[in-house]
Amino acid sequence: MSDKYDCLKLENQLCFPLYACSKSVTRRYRPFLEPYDLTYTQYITMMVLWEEKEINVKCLGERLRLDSGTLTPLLKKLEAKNYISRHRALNDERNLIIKLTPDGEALKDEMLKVQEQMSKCMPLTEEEAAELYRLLDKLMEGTKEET
Amino acid sequence: MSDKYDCLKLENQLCFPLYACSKSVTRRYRPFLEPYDLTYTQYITMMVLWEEKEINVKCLGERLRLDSGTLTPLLKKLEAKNYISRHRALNDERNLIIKLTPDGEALKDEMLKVQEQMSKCMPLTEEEAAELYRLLDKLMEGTKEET
DNA sequence: CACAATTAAATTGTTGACAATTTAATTGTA
DNA sequence: TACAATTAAATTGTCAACAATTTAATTGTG
Repeated sequence: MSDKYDCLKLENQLCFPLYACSKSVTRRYRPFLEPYDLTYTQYITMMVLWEEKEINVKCLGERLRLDSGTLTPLLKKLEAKNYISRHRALNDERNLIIKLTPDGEALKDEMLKVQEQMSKCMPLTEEEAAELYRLLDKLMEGTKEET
Repeated sequence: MSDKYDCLKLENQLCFPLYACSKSVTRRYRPFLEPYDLTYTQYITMMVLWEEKEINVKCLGERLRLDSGTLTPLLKKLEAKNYISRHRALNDERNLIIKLTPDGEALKDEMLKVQEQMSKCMPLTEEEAAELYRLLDKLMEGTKEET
Protein backbone atom coordinates (compact mmCIF):
# COMPACT_ATOMS: atom_id res chain seq x y z
CA MET A 1 0.00 0.00 0.00
CA SER A 2 2.94 2.35 -0.48
CA ASP A 3 3.95 4.04 -3.67
CA LYS A 4 6.69 6.32 -4.84
CA TYR A 5 4.57 9.39 -4.13
CA ASP A 6 4.26 8.65 -0.41
CA CYS A 7 7.01 11.13 0.36
CA LEU A 8 4.83 13.86 -1.15
CA LYS A 9 2.09 13.38 1.42
CA LEU A 10 1.78 16.11 4.03
CA GLU A 11 1.56 13.67 6.89
CA ASN A 12 4.74 11.89 5.87
CA GLN A 13 6.74 15.10 5.98
CA LEU A 14 8.58 16.59 8.90
CA CYS A 15 8.52 20.05 7.39
CA PHE A 16 4.77 20.46 7.68
CA PRO A 17 4.32 19.50 11.36
CA LEU A 18 7.25 21.77 12.09
CA TYR A 19 5.67 24.65 10.20
CA ALA A 20 2.21 24.04 11.65
CA CYS A 21 3.51 23.59 15.19
CA SER A 22 5.57 26.76 15.06
CA LYS A 23 2.55 28.75 13.91
CA SER A 24 0.39 27.10 16.55
CA VAL A 25 2.75 28.09 19.35
CA THR A 26 3.07 31.64 18.01
CA ARG A 27 -0.71 31.89 17.76
CA ARG A 28 -1.00 30.76 21.37
CA TYR A 29 1.24 33.58 22.51
CA ARG A 30 -0.89 36.21 20.79
CA PRO A 31 -3.63 36.70 23.43
CA PHE A 32 -1.07 36.78 26.25
CA LEU A 33 1.09 39.36 24.50
CA GLU A 34 -1.75 41.46 23.15
CA PRO A 35 -2.33 43.38 26.44
CA TYR A 36 1.27 44.62 26.19
CA ASP A 37 0.86 45.54 22.53
CA LEU A 38 3.56 43.04 21.54
CA THR A 39 3.63 40.58 18.66
CA TYR A 40 5.56 37.32 18.98
CA THR A 41 8.49 38.62 16.95
CA GLN A 42 8.60 41.79 18.99
CA TYR A 43 8.53 39.64 22.12
CA ILE A 44 11.56 37.54 21.18
CA THR A 45 13.34 40.75 20.24
CA MET A 46 12.68 42.05 23.74
CA MET A 47 13.95 38.74 25.15
CA VAL A 48 17.35 39.36 23.57
CA LEU A 49 17.40 42.86 25.03
CA TRP A 50 16.51 41.63 28.52
CA GLU A 51 19.67 39.55 28.31
CA GLU A 52 21.96 42.01 26.55
CA LYS A 53 20.80 45.46 27.62
CA GLU A 54 22.45 46.91 24.52
CA ILE A 55 23.05 45.46 21.07
CA ASN A 56 23.32 46.60 17.48
CA VAL A 57 20.95 45.56 14.73
CA LYS A 58 23.40 43.17 13.11
CA CYS A 59 24.02 41.17 16.30
CA LEU A 60 20.34 41.21 17.10
CA GLY A 61 19.64 39.84 13.63
CA GLU A 62 22.16 37.04 14.16
CA ARG A 63 20.57 36.06 17.45
CA LEU A 64 17.06 36.11 16.03
CA ARG A 65 17.97 35.03 12.50
CA LEU A 66 16.23 38.02 11.02
CA ASP A 67 17.60 40.57 8.59
CA SER A 68 17.45 44.34 8.65
CA GLY A 69 14.49 44.30 6.29
CA THR A 70 12.48 42.65 9.04
CA LEU A 71 14.12 44.33 12.01
CA THR A 72 14.19 47.96 10.92
CA PRO A 73 10.40 48.42 10.84
CA LEU A 74 9.92 46.18 13.87
CA LEU A 75 12.39 48.18 15.94
CA LYS A 76 10.75 51.43 14.89
CA LYS A 77 7.48 50.03 16.22
CA LEU A 78 9.09 49.06 19.53
CA GLU A 79 10.58 52.54 19.74
CA ALA A 80 7.16 54.09 19.09
CA LYS A 81 5.80 52.04 22.01
CA ASN A 82 8.67 53.39 24.10
CA TYR A 83 10.11 49.97 24.90
CA ILE A 84 13.48 50.61 23.26
CA SER A 85 15.69 53.44 22.03
CA ARG A 86 17.57 53.58 18.72
CA HIS A 87 20.81 55.55 18.45
CA ARG A 88 23.81 55.47 16.15
CA ALA A 89 27.06 54.32 17.77
CA LEU A 90 29.46 57.20 18.36
CA ASN A 91 32.57 55.33 17.30
CA ASP A 92 31.02 53.86 14.14
CA GLU A 93 27.91 55.53 12.85
CA ARG A 94 27.01 52.56 10.67
CA ASN A 95 25.92 50.73 13.80
CA LEU A 96 22.53 51.36 15.28
CA ILE A 97 22.50 50.64 18.99
CA ILE A 98 19.31 49.31 20.50
CA LYS A 99 18.75 49.81 24.23
CA LEU A 100 15.93 49.07 26.61
CA THR A 101 14.01 52.00 28.03
CA PRO A 102 12.75 51.82 31.63
CA ASP A 103 9.35 50.83 30.21
CA GLY A 104 11.00 48.04 28.25
CA GLU A 105 12.90 46.88 31.29
CA ALA A 106 9.74 46.94 33.38
CA LEU A 107 8.01 44.66 30.92
CA LYS A 108 10.34 41.86 31.91
CA ASP A 109 8.46 41.13 35.13
CA GLU A 110 5.14 41.08 33.36
CA MET A 111 6.50 38.56 30.90
CA LEU A 112 7.22 36.07 33.68
CA LYS A 113 3.45 35.68 33.95
CA VAL A 114 3.15 35.17 30.20
CA GLN A 115 5.74 32.41 30.30
CA GLU A 116 3.94 30.74 33.16
CA GLN A 117 0.68 30.75 31.20
CA MET A 118 2.39 29.50 28.08
CA SER A 119 4.18 26.66 29.82
CA LYS A 120 0.77 25.26 30.73
CA CYS A 121 0.06 24.83 27.00
CA MET A 122 3.29 22.93 26.46
CA PRO A 123 2.39 19.43 27.63
CA LEU A 124 5.89 17.95 27.41
CA THR A 125 7.89 16.39 30.20
CA GLU A 126 11.35 17.72 31.00
CA GLU A 127 12.91 14.84 29.07
CA GLU A 128 10.65 15.30 26.07
CA ALA A 129 11.35 19.00 25.95
CA ALA A 130 15.09 18.32 26.12
CA GLU A 131 14.84 15.75 23.36
CA LEU A 132 12.77 18.06 21.17
CA TYR A 133 15.31 20.77 21.76
CA ARG A 134 18.12 18.43 20.72
CA LEU A 135 16.33 17.27 17.58
CA LEU A 136 15.46 20.80 16.50
CA ASP A 137 19.06 21.79 17.03
CA LYS A 138 20.27 18.92 14.90
CA LEU A 139 17.81 19.77 12.15
CA MET A 140 18.84 23.39 12.39
CA GLU A 141 22.44 22.36 11.93
CA GLY A 142 21.62 20.38 8.81
CA THR A 143 19.53 23.03 7.15
CA LYS A 144 21.70 25.98 7.99
CA GLU A 145 23.36 27.94 5.21
CA GLU A 146 26.67 26.58 4.03
CA THR A 147 28.68 29.75 3.54
CA MET B 1 23.72 30.68 38.83
CA SER B 2 20.03 30.59 37.94
CA ASP B 3 17.53 33.32 38.54
CA LYS B 4 13.84 33.83 38.06
CA TYR B 5 14.38 35.39 34.66
CA ASP B 6 16.02 32.28 33.19
CA CYS B 7 12.77 31.30 31.53
CA LEU B 8 12.91 34.54 29.56
CA LYS B 9 16.13 33.58 27.82
CA LEU B 10 15.86 32.67 24.16
CA GLU B 11 17.95 29.56 24.53
CA ASN B 12 15.82 28.24 27.38
CA GLN B 13 12.69 28.40 25.29
CA LEU B 14 11.25 25.74 23.04
CA CYS B 15 9.29 28.29 21.04
CA PHE B 16 12.32 29.96 19.55
CA PRO B 17 14.15 26.87 18.22
CA LEU B 18 10.83 25.76 16.82
CA TYR B 19 10.30 29.08 15.10
CA ALA B 20 13.89 29.31 13.86
CA CYS B 21 13.98 25.71 12.69
CA SER B 22 10.74 26.01 10.80
CA LYS B 23 12.03 29.08 8.99
CA SER B 24 15.33 27.36 8.30
CA VAL B 25 13.65 24.38 6.67
CA THR B 26 11.36 26.62 4.62
CA ARG B 27 14.35 28.67 3.51
CA ARG B 28 16.09 25.48 2.40
CA TYR B 29 13.19 24.58 0.16
CA ARG B 30 13.30 27.92 -1.62
CA PRO B 31 16.08 27.27 -4.17
CA PHE B 32 14.65 23.85 -5.02
CA LEU B 33 11.14 25.22 -5.57
CA GLU B 34 12.17 28.40 -7.31
CA PRO B 35 12.64 26.73 -10.76
CA TYR B 36 8.95 25.74 -10.62
CA ASP B 37 7.88 29.20 -9.52
CA LEU B 38 6.52 27.81 -6.24
CA THR B 39 6.84 29.17 -2.72
CA TYR B 40 6.85 26.81 0.25
CA THR B 41 3.21 27.56 1.10
CA GLN B 42 2.19 27.05 -2.51
CA TYR B 43 4.11 23.77 -2.46
CA ILE B 44 2.29 22.33 0.55
CA THR B 45 -0.98 23.44 -1.04
CA MET B 46 -0.06 21.43 -4.13
CA MET B 47 0.78 18.49 -1.87
CA VAL B 48 -2.78 18.39 -0.59
CA LEU B 49 -4.07 18.50 -4.16
CA TRP B 50 -1.81 15.65 -5.27
CA GLU B 51 -3.53 13.57 -2.61
CA GLU B 52 -7.08 14.82 -3.02
CA LYS B 53 -7.47 15.79 -6.68
CA GLU B 54 -10.38 18.04 -5.72
CA ILE B 55 -11.12 20.00 -2.56
CA ASN B 56 -12.86 23.17 -1.49
CA VAL B 57 -11.13 26.12 0.14
CA LYS B 58 -12.50 25.39 3.58
CA CYS B 59 -11.22 21.80 3.66
CA LEU B 60 -7.92 22.88 2.19
CA GLY B 61 -7.63 25.47 4.94
CA GLU B 62 -8.29 22.84 7.60
CA ARG B 63 -5.60 20.57 6.18
CA LEU B 64 -3.06 23.38 5.93
CA ARG B 65 -4.25 25.36 8.93
CA LEU B 66 -4.62 28.49 6.84
CA ASP B 67 -7.63 30.75 6.47
CA SER B 68 -9.29 32.18 3.37
CA GLY B 69 -7.39 35.43 3.85
CA THR B 70 -4.18 33.55 3.15
CA LEU B 71 -5.56 31.02 0.69
CA THR B 72 -7.61 33.21 -1.63
CA PRO B 73 -4.66 35.21 -3.00
CA LEU B 74 -2.38 32.17 -2.95
CA LEU B 75 -4.85 30.08 -4.96
CA LYS B 76 -5.27 32.90 -7.46
CA LYS B 77 -1.51 32.85 -7.97
CA LEU B 78 -1.51 29.07 -8.49
CA GLU B 79 -4.34 29.50 -10.98
CA ALA B 80 -2.37 32.19 -12.83
CA LYS B 81 0.53 29.72 -13.11
CA ASN B 82 -1.95 27.21 -14.52
CA TYR B 83 -1.32 24.63 -11.80
CA ILE B 84 -4.91 24.62 -10.50
CA SER B 85 -8.44 25.61 -11.51
CA ARG B 86 -10.98 27.44 -9.34
CA HIS B 87 -14.71 26.88 -9.87
CA ARG B 88 -17.81 27.30 -7.75
CA ALA B 89 -19.58 24.08 -6.79
CA LEU B 90 -22.80 23.56 -8.73
CA ASN B 91 -24.81 22.25 -5.79
CA ASP B 92 -23.67 24.98 -3.37
CA GLU B 93 -22.20 28.08 -4.90
CA ARG B 94 -20.61 29.16 -1.63
CA ASN B 95 -18.00 26.47 -2.13
CA LEU B 96 -15.03 27.09 -4.37
CA ILE B 97 -13.67 23.83 -5.77
CA ILE B 98 -9.96 23.63 -6.39
CA LYS B 99 -8.70 21.07 -8.92
CA LEU B 100 -5.33 20.21 -10.38
CA THR B 101 -4.72 21.05 -14.03
CA PRO B 102 -2.60 18.66 -16.14
CA ASP B 103 0.34 21.03 -15.52
CA GLY B 104 -0.26 20.82 -11.79
CA GLU B 105 -0.50 17.05 -11.94
CA ALA B 106 2.70 16.86 -13.98
CA LEU B 107 4.57 18.80 -11.33
CA LYS B 108 4.19 15.89 -8.96
CA ASP B 109 6.98 13.90 -10.61
CA GLU B 110 9.33 16.86 -10.53
CA MET B 111 8.71 17.25 -6.84
CA LEU B 112 10.01 13.76 -6.13
CA LYS B 113 13.44 15.17 -7.00
CA VAL B 114 12.92 18.11 -4.68
CA GLN B 115 12.06 15.80 -1.81
CA GLU B 116 15.14 13.73 -2.48
CA GLN B 117 17.34 16.83 -2.36
CA MET B 118 15.66 18.06 0.78
CA SER B 119 15.96 14.75 2.60
CA LYS B 120 19.72 15.12 2.33
CA CYS B 121 19.50 18.28 4.44
CA MET B 122 17.54 16.50 7.14
CA PRO B 123 20.25 14.70 9.08
CA LEU B 124 17.96 12.69 11.34
CA THR B 125 17.77 8.94 11.65
CA GLU B 126 14.44 7.18 11.10
CA GLU B 127 13.98 6.92 14.85
CA GLU B 128 14.84 10.54 15.48
CA ALA B 129 12.48 11.70 12.74
CA ALA B 130 9.72 9.56 14.23
CA GLU B 131 10.38 10.93 17.70
CA LEU B 132 10.44 14.52 16.45
CA TYR B 133 7.18 13.86 14.66
CA ARG B 134 5.65 12.51 17.85
CA LEU B 135 6.82 15.44 19.96
CA LEU B 136 5.60 18.02 17.46
CA ASP B 137 2.28 16.27 17.36
CA LYS B 138 2.00 16.34 21.13
CA LEU B 139 2.92 20.01 21.25
CA MET B 140 0.43 20.70 18.50
CA GLU B 141 -2.25 18.98 20.54
CA GLY B 142 -1.51 21.13 23.58
CA THR B 143 -1.44 24.42 21.76
CA LYS B 144 -4.40 23.85 19.52
CA GLU B 145 -7.50 25.98 19.87
CA GLU B 146 -9.97 24.80 22.46
CA THR B 147 -13.27 25.49 20.69
C1' DC C 1 -43.19 31.60 2.61
C1' DA C 2 -40.29 35.28 4.96
C1' DC C 3 -36.55 36.38 7.22
C1' DA C 4 -33.03 35.55 10.75
C1' DA C 5 -28.98 32.71 11.37
C1' DT C 6 -25.34 30.35 9.47
C1' DT C 7 -21.78 29.29 6.27
C1' DA C 8 -17.93 29.97 2.63
C1' DA C 9 -15.04 32.83 0.41
C1' DA C 10 -13.37 37.31 -0.46
C1' DT C 11 -11.74 41.72 1.17
C1' DT C 12 -9.24 45.03 4.15
C1' DG C 13 -5.61 46.21 6.99
C1' DT C 14 -1.46 45.20 9.88
C1' DT C 15 2.74 42.75 10.78
C1' DG C 16 6.42 39.56 9.33
C1' DA C 17 9.96 37.40 6.36
C1' DC C 18 13.22 37.88 3.04
C1' DA C 19 15.65 38.81 -1.54
C1' DA C 20 17.67 42.53 -3.85
C1' DT C 21 19.12 47.03 -3.99
C1' DT C 22 20.53 51.57 -2.12
C1' DT C 23 22.77 54.81 1.04
C1' DA C 24 26.18 56.11 4.02
C1' DA C 25 30.17 55.20 6.95
C1' DT C 26 34.47 52.90 7.53
C1' DT C 27 38.55 50.25 6.16
C1' DG C 28 42.17 48.63 3.22
C1' DT C 29 45.46 49.55 -0.08
C1' DA C 30 47.85 51.37 -4.22
C1' DT D 1 46.02 60.53 0.78
C1' DA D 2 42.62 59.05 -2.93
C1' DC D 3 39.55 55.66 -3.93
C1' DA D 4 38.00 50.88 -4.27
C1' DA D 5 36.08 47.40 -1.27
C1' DT D 6 33.57 46.35 2.59
C1' DT D 7 30.16 46.83 6.07
C1' DA D 8 25.61 48.19 8.50
C1' DA D 9 21.22 49.70 8.12
C1' DA D 10 17.47 51.23 5.43
C1' DT D 11 14.53 50.78 1.47
C1' DT D 12 11.71 48.45 -2.08
C1' DG D 13 8.88 44.90 -3.56
C1' DT D 14 6.62 40.30 -3.09
C1' DC D 15 4.44 36.74 -0.60
C1' DA D 16 2.47 34.98 3.79
C1' DA D 17 -0.31 34.96 8.10
C1' DC D 18 -4.18 36.28 10.37
C1' DA D 19 -7.88 39.21 12.69
C1' DA D 20 -11.97 41.51 11.49
C1' DT D 21 -15.34 42.61 8.32
C1' DT D 22 -18.17 42.10 4.10
C1' DT D 23 -20.70 39.69 0.46
C1' DA D 24 -23.40 36.20 -1.19
C1' DA D 25 -25.52 31.68 -0.88
C1' DT D 26 -27.90 28.40 1.87
C1' DT D 27 -30.42 26.63 5.89
C1' DG D 28 -33.47 26.73 9.76
C1' DT D 29 -37.55 28.26 11.91
C1' DG D 30 -41.65 31.03 13.23
